[in-house]
Amino acid sequence: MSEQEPTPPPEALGRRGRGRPRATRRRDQILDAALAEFAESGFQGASLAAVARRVGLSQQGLLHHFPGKEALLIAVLARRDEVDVRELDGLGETAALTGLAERNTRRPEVVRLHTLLTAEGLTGDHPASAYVRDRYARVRDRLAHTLRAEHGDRLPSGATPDQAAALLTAAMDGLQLQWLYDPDSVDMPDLVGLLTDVLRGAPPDPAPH
Amino acid sequence: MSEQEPTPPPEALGRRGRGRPRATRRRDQILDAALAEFAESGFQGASLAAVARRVGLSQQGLLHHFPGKEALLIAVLARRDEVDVRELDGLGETAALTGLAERNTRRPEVVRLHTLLTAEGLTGDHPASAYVRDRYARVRDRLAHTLRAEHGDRLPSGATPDQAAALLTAAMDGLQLQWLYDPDSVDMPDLVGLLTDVLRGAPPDPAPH
DNA sequence: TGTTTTGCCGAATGACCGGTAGGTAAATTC
DNA sequence: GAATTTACCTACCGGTCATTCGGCAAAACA
Repeated sequence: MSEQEPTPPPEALGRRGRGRPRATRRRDQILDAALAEFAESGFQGASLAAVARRVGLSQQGLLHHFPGKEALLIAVLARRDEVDVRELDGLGETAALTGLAERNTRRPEVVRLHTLLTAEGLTGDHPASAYVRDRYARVRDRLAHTLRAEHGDRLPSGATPDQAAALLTAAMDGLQLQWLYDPDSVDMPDLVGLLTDVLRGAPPDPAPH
Repeated sequence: MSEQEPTPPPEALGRRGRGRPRATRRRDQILDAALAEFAESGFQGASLAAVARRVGLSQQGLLHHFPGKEALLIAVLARRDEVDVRELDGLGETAALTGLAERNTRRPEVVRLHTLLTAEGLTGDHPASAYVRDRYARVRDRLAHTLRAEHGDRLPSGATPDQAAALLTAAMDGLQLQWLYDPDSVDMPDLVGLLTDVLRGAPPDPAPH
C-alpha cells in the first residue's frame, strides 16, 4: 500500500534493484526532441505525438517516460536551468552580456524557446508562468547587483542600476524577437555592447559600431 | 453562376439593394470581443466559441459574419492598423515615444495582443507573421527617419539612427513584457524616456528619474 | 403581399488532442 | 530459469476544435 510513483524522480536515475535498468539515454533524447518541438511550435502549439515522432516513439511510449505534457515541459526547463544558472553567474561583469548575446546567436532554438514561453506564460495558468516570472526576477537582480558593484548607486549616464538592469533585460528580449524574425538585419552582440557602453556613459566611439 | 462572396468585402458596408441591412454594429461588437479574447489567450489559444460567447452568439452565428478564425484575426488587425498608423505618424519627434509608452499603460489588452501575436508569429505559417514582420519594418524605419532628422547620421551618443531605432524598438517590446508580468515594478514611460535621453547623449540628470 | 437579402441557429462532421488501460517483450538480478 | 522491473505498443476514450449544411425568422424593398 506504499505510494508508487509512476515515473520515479530524476534523482533516482541509477540502478534501483533487480529489474531492467532505466533508459536514461532515451529520456535525454526525448528532452532534446521536446525542446526542439516546443521551440518550434510553442507549448500550446506542440503535440505529444510530434515530440514522439522525433524520437521514433509512439505517443504512448513517450507518455511512459513522462506522465504528461506539462511534466515534459517542466523537465525540459529544469534541465535548461542548470545551464542557465551557470550563464547567469557568468554575468559578473557587464561586458559578459555581449558574450551572452553572441552565444545566443549560435543557438536559435534556445532563444526561440525562451521567447515563445515568455509570451505564452502571460496567458492564464500557463505551466511556464512561474518559471518566467522567477527568471525575470533573477536576471534583473543579478544584473543590477553587477552594475552596482561596478558603478555604485548611479551610473555615469545617470541611470540607476535597477533602471539599467530593466533596460538591458528588455533590450535583450526585444532584440531577440527582431533577430528571430530577421537574423541578418540585427546584430545582437553589437547592439547590446552599444547599449551597455551608452548606459555606462562611455564617450562616443568614432569607429563605426 | 456568378461568384458570390459569402461575406462581402468590408468596403461595401452600406445598403446594397432591397434586402435586410448589414449588421455593422454586430460586426464591431464581434471585433471587440475577438480582440479581447485574442489578447487574453493568444490566437492559437482562443476559440471561436469563446469569442461568440462574449457577444451572446452561437459559434455558427459568429461564422456567419466572418468566414473563419483566421479572417477574424485579420479583420481585428486591419481595424487596429488604422489607429496604429496614426500613432506611428505621431512619432515625428523622439519625445513622442514617452507619450506612446504612457498611453500603452492605459490599455493593457492592446499591448497584450501585440506581445502575444509577435511571439506567436514566429511559429510557422502563422496568420500574423506577415503583419508582425511588416510592422517591425515600419516602426524601425519611421523611428530611424525621425532620429536622422533630429541628429543626422550619428547621435551624440555615438549610435547610428538605425542602431538607436532597433534598440528603442527592442526596449519597448521588452519593457512591455516585463510590465505585463508585473505592472507595478516597471515604469515604462520613465524608462523609455531615460533610454532616449541616454541615446541622444543627454548629460546625466541629477534629479532622480 | 411577395421577394430578396441578411441574421442566426441546430445538428453533424472529421480531425486532432491529451490521457488511460491492458498487454507483451526485453533486460536485469538472484 | 524464475522473478522483477522497465520499455513500448495497440486500442480506446472523452473532449475540443474549426468548419459545413440546411433551415427558419427578421428586416428591408417593390
